[in-house]
Amino acid sequence: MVDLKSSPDTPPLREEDLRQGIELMFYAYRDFTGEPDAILEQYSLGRAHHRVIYFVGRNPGISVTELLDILRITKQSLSRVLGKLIEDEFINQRANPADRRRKQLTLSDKGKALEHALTSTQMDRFVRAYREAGDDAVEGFRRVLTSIINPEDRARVRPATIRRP
Amino acid sequence: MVDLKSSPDTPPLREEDLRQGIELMFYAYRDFTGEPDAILEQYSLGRAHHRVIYFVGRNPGISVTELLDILRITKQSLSRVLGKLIEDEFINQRANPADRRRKQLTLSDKGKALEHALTSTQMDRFVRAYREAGDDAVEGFRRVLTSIINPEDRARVRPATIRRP
DNA sequence: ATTTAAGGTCAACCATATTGACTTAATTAG
DNA sequence: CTAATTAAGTCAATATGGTTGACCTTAAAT
Repeated sequence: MVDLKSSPDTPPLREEDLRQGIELMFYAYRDFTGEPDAILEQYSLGRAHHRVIYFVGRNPGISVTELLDILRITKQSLSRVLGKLIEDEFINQRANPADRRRKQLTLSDKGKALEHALTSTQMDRFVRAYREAGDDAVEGFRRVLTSIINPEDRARVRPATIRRP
Repeated sequence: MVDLKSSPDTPPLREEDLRQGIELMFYAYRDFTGEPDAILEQYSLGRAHHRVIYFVGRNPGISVTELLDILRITKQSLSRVLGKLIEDEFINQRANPADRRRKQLTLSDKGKALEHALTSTQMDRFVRAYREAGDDAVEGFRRVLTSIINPEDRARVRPATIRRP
């Protein structure tokens, strides 16, 4: 259970504060994905394709298994999405020379261009938000959101530069 | 375009920082919805039902149109989800006496219990995260995430108590 | 009395996910 | 060398949650 009680000295964690967190997550995630979704529609792609394009762009040469581990979906589900991206030549695959069972996935130039178009809208949103909120707020945002992530997955998020060492 | 340049005095907004924001959103949202999803499965409900239960609980007496405006889905899509929740008696409806076309949606006791079970897991996650990150971080988290939301929707998120007046 | 608004419903469709069973090819362990 | 394991792919069936479009009823507003 959550502590809903007040106390005069320590500011309590009230239900209202916690619900605000929940609602911020809902609305922010909805708007955060809205612009990319609109772009994707023009290519007959969906949000699932965006996630694949993003993480392949972020981790060039990633294998299918590693991608599955990030996305937490089934192989069959990834297969349809990845298959279309390869067919449409957004993504290239080549065998890993060290282990030819593994396929190394990379973005083609076309894929890089789409990745940039999609990610730009989200980066622009963060640029505006970080400017509005200020540097200290950015550090707080990172700390809270990192703690929201399950501990075993926190290391997946690359640490940002310490802004004021 | 995003400013990727460095400068010696003002810490620049680097691409890496912005991508970290994007990835924090992805992983945090995924884990944030994971526990409720597991509970919902026991009731043969999905995430869509959770959203309806949450916002009806948060806004007792809300109308269908208002709910559609929050969720940004079609009436037909809401209808299936809401219909099941009414049939399973998680949600009650009664006509608004002032305008009998409008239905006022409220949670039944059963609905309140499920809402609590679902929301508790998310509130617990925020309690832990807020404790780990500290009060100042919480304020920063709120500021950044509020700025991520489209301006016209920011007022939907109830303002939290100022913690240190 | 007509128009508008809130709500509901039917049908078809699509995207994204699931489980389960099975195959192929390549590497690793015995 | 053989057997087991791993990476990847495939086929099939199913579920969820979304979409568009057409149409209807009831109640309120003009």
